[in-house]
Amino acid sequence: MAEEHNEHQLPLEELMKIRRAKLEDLYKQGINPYGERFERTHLAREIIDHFDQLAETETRIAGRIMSFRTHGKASFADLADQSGRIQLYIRVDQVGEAKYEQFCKLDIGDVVAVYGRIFRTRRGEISVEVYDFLMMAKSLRPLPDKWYGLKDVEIRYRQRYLDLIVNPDVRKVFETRSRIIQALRGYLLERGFLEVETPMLNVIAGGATARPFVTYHNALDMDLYMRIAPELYLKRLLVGGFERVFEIGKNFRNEGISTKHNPEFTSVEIYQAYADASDMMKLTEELVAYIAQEVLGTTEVQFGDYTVNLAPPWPRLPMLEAVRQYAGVDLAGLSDAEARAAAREKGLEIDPDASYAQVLEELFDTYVEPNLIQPVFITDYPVEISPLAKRKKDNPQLTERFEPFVVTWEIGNGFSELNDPIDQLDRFRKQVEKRESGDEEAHMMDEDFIVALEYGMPPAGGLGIGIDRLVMLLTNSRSIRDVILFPHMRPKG
RNA sequence: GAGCCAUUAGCUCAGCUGGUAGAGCACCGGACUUUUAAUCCGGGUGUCCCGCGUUCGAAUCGCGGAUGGCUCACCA
Repeated sequence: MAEEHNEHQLPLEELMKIRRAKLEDLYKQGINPYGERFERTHLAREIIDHFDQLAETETRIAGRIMSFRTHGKASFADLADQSGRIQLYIRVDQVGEAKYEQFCKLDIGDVVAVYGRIFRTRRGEISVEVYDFLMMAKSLRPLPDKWYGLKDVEIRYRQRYLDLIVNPDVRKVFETRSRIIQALRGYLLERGFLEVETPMLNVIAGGATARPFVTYHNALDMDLYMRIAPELYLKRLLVGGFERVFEIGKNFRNEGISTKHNPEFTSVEIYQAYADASDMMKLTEELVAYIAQEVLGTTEVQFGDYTVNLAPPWPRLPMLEAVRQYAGVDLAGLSDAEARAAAREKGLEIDPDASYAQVLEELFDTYVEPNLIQPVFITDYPVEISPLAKRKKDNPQLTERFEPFVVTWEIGNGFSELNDPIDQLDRFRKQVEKRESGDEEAHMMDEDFIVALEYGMPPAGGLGIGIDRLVMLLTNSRSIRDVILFPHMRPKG
């Protein structure tokens, strides 16, 4: 049975067996294949960038072997560290037969530390001639193809480390993501905003219209929700006297997965006391333009076939006006029934008891959204779908709310925060009614939040930005999975 | 949740109207002291995603399933 198994070995098993044999050899030679602390003097990039000063000097570098070109008594290899790649050169008459042979027995994927001399080859390639090297980690599995890289998206996401090793562009996206968040944080701190953290485990999942994940606390013997937004906690902080706060963090929504949706995603929410929606629009356009400038060096962004200019100011377009322009339907002053009729006339399928606001949303999604390429603020959302936003002074059916759109996506949401506890309570009650009639996404009653408002919350502007989508926009990424290191995947059956 | 498509060597991919599986890289052996997708000589290492069926015969056709991708629905 066992013998038969050996005869019909899988290629992968055979490749791994060879590497394990090399591992055993290293131990036999008294070499630890899994090394320790090593003090580097340079990264690959530094050597290449400062070759003029570094030529013929000694260096200590470390990284992963990415390829080999052996030539008998002298050989080449490429070494990759976090900064990039550099070529290694080794000669038997420099290091001796034993060391040379040990080098030639390295595998692609092995992590090594090198003592050597910086020089340029005859063909002009900046290289390090190896004087000595140490094993840092023996690699026991073969890496994906060095030329074609790794394309299987399932492996790319499930084993992101492989994707990062062999696909350099992927690394760049995540470096850019980090710089975007750094620029965002820097911009806000600079303007006196305080960075805070609020609970991810919520007794009530509030602050957004979404289905939450439910989890369970053993000691308390109760269900808890993963937060769907930090909004209601951040506004409690406004009550507490923090007048400018922001939080960067994960939200969790128990909804479908798509190229634009991951069950956990990162947002920034920003609150500024004594400001309103128009202040937050200014903040939005300036913040996004600043990030683009810092990270890309320009506010002109290429996304697919589009060139988008993020420089402020962005136009403001009321939702009703947008629907009039793009759908050719004027819903102003219509009743629910009239609105439904108008939408049906356009050929939309409309639920018989859809409200005016639902019809408006439907028309907007179908006819307006696909046209919003250049950045624009859609404003004046109906109160029915904006339960946390202040009403417009001249029209209580609408709110001082806006959503920034770019390349057809909604990248954020902001408004003048409702600070009237009585109106807020009323809005919660309406949401609870929806919930009880089966709308699992409707808001829950948050009495503690009402209590907080009853103490008095200063009027404030609030803003949320979906960071993943912002990163997609600024890295020309088509799928949210390309900007999240470990996107959600179904467990392997 | 629905529709369409995909799954073949470690990786990237061929494989015709059904005849029993191939290439490049990687890997193994050999040559080569400045190469760079090194080159040259030799070696194919496989549960063709899984199961059932049709058939003399299935990677190929049918049905069911798994996983993934895209589109739609919901949302940020």
